Amino acid sequence: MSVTLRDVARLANVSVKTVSRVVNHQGEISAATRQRVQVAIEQLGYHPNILARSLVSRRSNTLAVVAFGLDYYGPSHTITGIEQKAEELGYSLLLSLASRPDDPDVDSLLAPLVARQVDGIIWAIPEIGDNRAWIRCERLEQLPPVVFINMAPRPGLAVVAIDNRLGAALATQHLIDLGRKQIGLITGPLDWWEARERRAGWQETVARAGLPISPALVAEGDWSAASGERGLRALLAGQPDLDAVFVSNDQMALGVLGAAQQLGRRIPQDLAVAGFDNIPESGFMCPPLTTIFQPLVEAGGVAVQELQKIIRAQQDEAGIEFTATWLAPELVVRASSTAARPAPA
Amino acid sequence: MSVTLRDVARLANVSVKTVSRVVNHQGEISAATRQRVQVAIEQLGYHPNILARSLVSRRSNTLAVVAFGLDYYGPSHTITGIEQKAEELGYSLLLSLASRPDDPDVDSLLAPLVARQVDGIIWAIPEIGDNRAWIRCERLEQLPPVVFINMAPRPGLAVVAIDNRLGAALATQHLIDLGRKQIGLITGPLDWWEARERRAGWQETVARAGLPISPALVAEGDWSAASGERGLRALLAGQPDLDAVFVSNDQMALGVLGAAQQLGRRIPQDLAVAGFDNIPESGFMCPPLTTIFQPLVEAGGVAVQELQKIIRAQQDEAGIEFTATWLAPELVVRASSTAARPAPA
DNA sequence: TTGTAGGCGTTATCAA
DNA sequence: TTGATAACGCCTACAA
Repeated sequence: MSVTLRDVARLANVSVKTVSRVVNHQGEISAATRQRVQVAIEQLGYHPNILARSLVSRRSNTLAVVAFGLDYYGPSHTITGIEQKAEELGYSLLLSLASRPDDPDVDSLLAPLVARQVDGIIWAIPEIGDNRAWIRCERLEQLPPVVFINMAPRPGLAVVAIDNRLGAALATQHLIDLGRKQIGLITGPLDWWEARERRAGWQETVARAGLPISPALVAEGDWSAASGERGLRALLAGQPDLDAVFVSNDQMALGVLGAAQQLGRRIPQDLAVAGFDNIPESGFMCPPLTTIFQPLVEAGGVAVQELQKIIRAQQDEAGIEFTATWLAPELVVRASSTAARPAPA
Repeated sequence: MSVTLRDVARLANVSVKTVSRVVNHQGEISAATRQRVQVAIEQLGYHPNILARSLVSRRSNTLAVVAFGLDYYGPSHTITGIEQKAEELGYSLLLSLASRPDDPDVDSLLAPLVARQVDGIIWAIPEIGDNRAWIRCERLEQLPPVVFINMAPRPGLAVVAIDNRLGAALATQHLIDLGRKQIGLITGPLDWWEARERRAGWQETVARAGLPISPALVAEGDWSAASGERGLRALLAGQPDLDAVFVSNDQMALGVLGAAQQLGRRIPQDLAVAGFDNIPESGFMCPPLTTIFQPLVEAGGVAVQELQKIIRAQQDEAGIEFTATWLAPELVVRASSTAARPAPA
């Protein structure tokens, strides 16, 4: 069925090893021999069997990514970045999705990856509750190198994270700079690390400006537009003089815009709104949404690069340095915090 | 470093093959022996090396998915469905993303997958222009079984597709049932098969209702919200009495809603709008968008099932039947085609 | 510059 | 019920 090195060798009348050398561009080969071999390869349609190669070389040139919620904006962009960089660096990518993020069955997620001898793993499940409890030294030692995306940095772990706190601070400071005094917050689910970070960025910034902070200024959402709607209603019920709100993602912000319209609050005149994510829809909401751009694709790429570093260091028996890499988000200003709503023509 | 069958065999004082039998639950083994072996496995922390297994068994238990635009709504949902079903059936999933959809370098996309001995491939790159030209019998014979997602069915190919034409017809008929007479269309890029199918569904339905069809009723977009905005402006310029428009995806529909507001057309009173996709945002646009739900996750799952069928048939040397599977989308009615805009409180 | 021998970790064939 | 031995396809010594 499949063509092997041996077949090529036989046809080219050389040894198996010679063909191997030609295929892998290693060692010195006479032009004539190389020519013969290459003709034979062409003729037979030979393709190396990577499985066999991996078995003996003990490297699969394969990375694995373990993620959750590929159907959401963040994960799909991160994984796009991971795939691009992996491909660029010559790795194949094994994709594994957890069915639940809060308490994934870590062992049955990891076992197939380890059994397939992946060279490294990117853990891209959001940090929720204590779903990081499985991370212990003894456990990690039994695994290939792991890089974690979007979790709280820990010594001894390689982490790549968006600076959510900074992003929230940028958005909040922008609202403050507009002269707003009662700055509300709609959070994500607070068992999510990212949601807590965004809250912290809001809180620090509001406090630094000497503006009030009270429970009535905070509502917890679940990332969905519906929860954003509910959140704004709750905030306005408890704090009728609210004049700005930082919403922890764009989907919830969309719900906020809808609720504001239903409640007769003009945006941005009565209420300035800033979101988080910069989803493609955000520029076309009514009004267009001020928000925070996250370099998610870049984060995925950086994670792969870090992973490769560790893999190489391990091969060279060099000392491995586990670092936390922070990536900075950026403010995108649109009409929901600045201009009046465009007048009907 | 790694624990092998041989290590276990030595410790349990049995042969390698016996351990293999225990691991794979095959053959008859005495309870005592099995016990001894299992203890040894536990003790050493043995895990089978799937690469080695695949090498000899000539099956990798791995599927590959080749896709484009994972950062968009459709692909990310389809792949979610593929991954779920693959995991359910015991396959690992290799993810490969094309950097461009129109003229992907098919060979360099496929080569690594074939070299990794994947058992099957799911081709999920949208059909654009003649980017299906590579599909020839001789080519396919050199590949493991392939299932194609969202392309025009062809004899001899396994295809799983959403019935885009039906979806467009559902939306268009809904607009007609509302009594609208001038039904416009904003298409996707017309070198996309899906875009043409949606146009065909609109056209057939409008024609069947005896309503007018003219070039002035059609504008071509590029799936983006910005192009939806431009599209509506163009339509209204050429057809001022337009009273309904079927927009070929929700992002463009979002642009249409914005443009309508700027142009002073009330939705749905002056202009009824229907989209396609049912993205999570669509229920929270102003007004909420009538649209078409596509069973994308299901499509991914069905593709994997079809692939498994073919793989099994091939192993059993049974006759392989290549079929086209159509999945039906559903109409989701919201305020953009029915109710008045909610009045400010 | 080229070839030979051995092994990577597993499964399959046959015989015991 | 169990075990020796030979593949699977490739690569790394070492030798020629």
